[in-house]
Amino acid sequence: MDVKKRKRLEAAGWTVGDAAAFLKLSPEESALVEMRLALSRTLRERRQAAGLTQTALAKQLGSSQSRVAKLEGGDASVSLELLIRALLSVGASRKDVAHALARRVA
Amino acid sequence: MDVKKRKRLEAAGWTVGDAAAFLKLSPEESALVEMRLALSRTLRERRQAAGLTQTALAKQLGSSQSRVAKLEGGDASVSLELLIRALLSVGASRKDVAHALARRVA
DNA sequence: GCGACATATGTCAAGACGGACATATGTCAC
DNA sequence: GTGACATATGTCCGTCTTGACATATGTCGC
Repeated sequence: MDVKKRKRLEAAGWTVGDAAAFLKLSPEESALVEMRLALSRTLRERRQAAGLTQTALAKQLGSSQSRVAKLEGGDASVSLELLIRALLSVGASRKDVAHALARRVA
Repeated sequence: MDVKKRKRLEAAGWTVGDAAAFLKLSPEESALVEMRLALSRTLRERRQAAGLTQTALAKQLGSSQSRVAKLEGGDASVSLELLIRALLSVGASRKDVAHALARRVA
């Protein structure tokens, strides 16, 4: 978005910014949200690259299709822990997980 | 340990190897354990470098001294999630966390 | 010895997270 | 349209994680 348009919107009473700014998240909270997002995107990509359905991955993981959908969808009810387990179960190494974690998402 | 000694021990009925091998952990389980260990060590180092006591860090984190001790001690009752939150609260960035996660621990 | 402080360990009630299931939506080929 | 398949969303209930607290151990200086 260019500066001019933003100014116009702000003048009209809109707030412009990303989700973190909008929700007034602390830096730590933002980092957590970004990590979740980065991991869930990586998970979806790796799963698809492996030619697996959510159901198939769920089975490997010992979980259910619905939970995998939530993992990939960034649902608030899933922990970093499960995201990481899922990545490992699609063949990611510790290093791969680290990379995914730091991956740019904005 | 040199090979000769290992052979001797194994001949005597001992099993030689690291914790993962001993407990027969799957690669994914090992990776998780290593991540926990790597993060907890990094947490302790960063906390001490920051000149914080466990009690002080607990306060920042909104937790308790005993839980911080467990975090740093690699207690099985703590999640990766909390470990990461703790690291963020001692000033680590997303990238720092990623580094810590991949850090060698063996 | 004895306080003062930092850290470790154990327990527990309350809340968060998990798998399972039902159901909804979407997209194909036929 | 309909059947088959992949994914999304919502709820339930048992289990795991949590903060709080008590208590133990360790280490200083005095």
